[in-house]
Amino acid sequence: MACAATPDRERAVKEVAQAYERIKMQHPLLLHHRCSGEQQLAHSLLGEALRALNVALSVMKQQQQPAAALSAPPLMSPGFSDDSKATMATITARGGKRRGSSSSAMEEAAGKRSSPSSWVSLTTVPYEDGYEWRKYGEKRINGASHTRSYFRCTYRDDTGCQATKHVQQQPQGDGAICSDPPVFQVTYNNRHTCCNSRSAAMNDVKQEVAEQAPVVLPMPPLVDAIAFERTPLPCHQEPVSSSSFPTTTSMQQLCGAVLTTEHYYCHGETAAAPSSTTATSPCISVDSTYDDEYFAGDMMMPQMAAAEKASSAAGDHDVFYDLELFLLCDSFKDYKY
DNA sequence: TAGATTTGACCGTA
DNA sequence: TACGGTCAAATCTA
Repeated sequence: MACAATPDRERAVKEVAQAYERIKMQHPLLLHHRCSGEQQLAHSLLGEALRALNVALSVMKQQQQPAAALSAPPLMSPGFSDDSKATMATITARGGKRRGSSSSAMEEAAGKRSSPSSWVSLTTVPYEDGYEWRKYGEKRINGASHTRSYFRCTYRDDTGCQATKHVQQQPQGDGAICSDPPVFQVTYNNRHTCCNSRSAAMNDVKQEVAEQAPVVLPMPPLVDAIAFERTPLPCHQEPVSSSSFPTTTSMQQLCGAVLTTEHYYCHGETAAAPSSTTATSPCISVDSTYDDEYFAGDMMMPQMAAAEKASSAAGDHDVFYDLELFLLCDSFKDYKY
């Protein structure tokens, strides 16, 4: 994929890369020490990372991406196996739904912006995305070895939320190891308008990122280097798939863990609404988040603070580690290296 | 008993 | 007409 290098894009990439490098250099400190000074340093570093990501993603968002980029095959780090590449890939998709016409018509009638109404994600944790879903159907799909499950927002009847998703387990490749977690393709349709998830804000952010065109970041080895340095990892409150990570872990496993860990954050405590949105509801307004600050530090930090509070109440849950993982993994996994 | 899940039937689209 | 998506009655479960 040829990516036109505009000054804004270069600046964005540089911002992300610098913060990323600094976190990487300091992460042993973040992981293994807990004195107050170091916590302050961790706060500072993470705050800087958030600010950089805010700038970078805001710039990326503002840039109109050529449609061709969306259909281009993902470019991955040579450090990943084919399976890992496939597992890590989160791709966006536009249209292509038979019944999409009705939902598209509803979106247009509602005056929504021209963002895609469906997008696809590959994950090992298809049921842990922070939203509450009700299963309404299951179908055997031609050519698929597993059935496809259909979900809609639990609050559809209450709020009219039109969000749906279907989950399709991917066939295991020939080289798959028995212990490899199954990979699911999750196809989301329509944005949540219910605001009933306490992690709706974070998911909106992830959703926005997923809807961005692929961006080429300049440091292919970093992500998998960090992923593999991180073993063994500290225990987590949330039953991700086990209480500790496997000795040899993949980026996708980390990403899956982060998703679930974030779930713990947001449900452990109600995060305050960012100042840029309504102050009376924990719901982050989709439109204000989208129109104002794209990935705002002041949106993340209240959740971080809430998570820290939850952590001290629940035990030695490592907030910094989890947030750092979120930054390094979840915020980057949607990009093409 | 209410809410969630299952499952066969139905419907719209290509 | 085949296929995928949704409906809704039956069933399950906490």
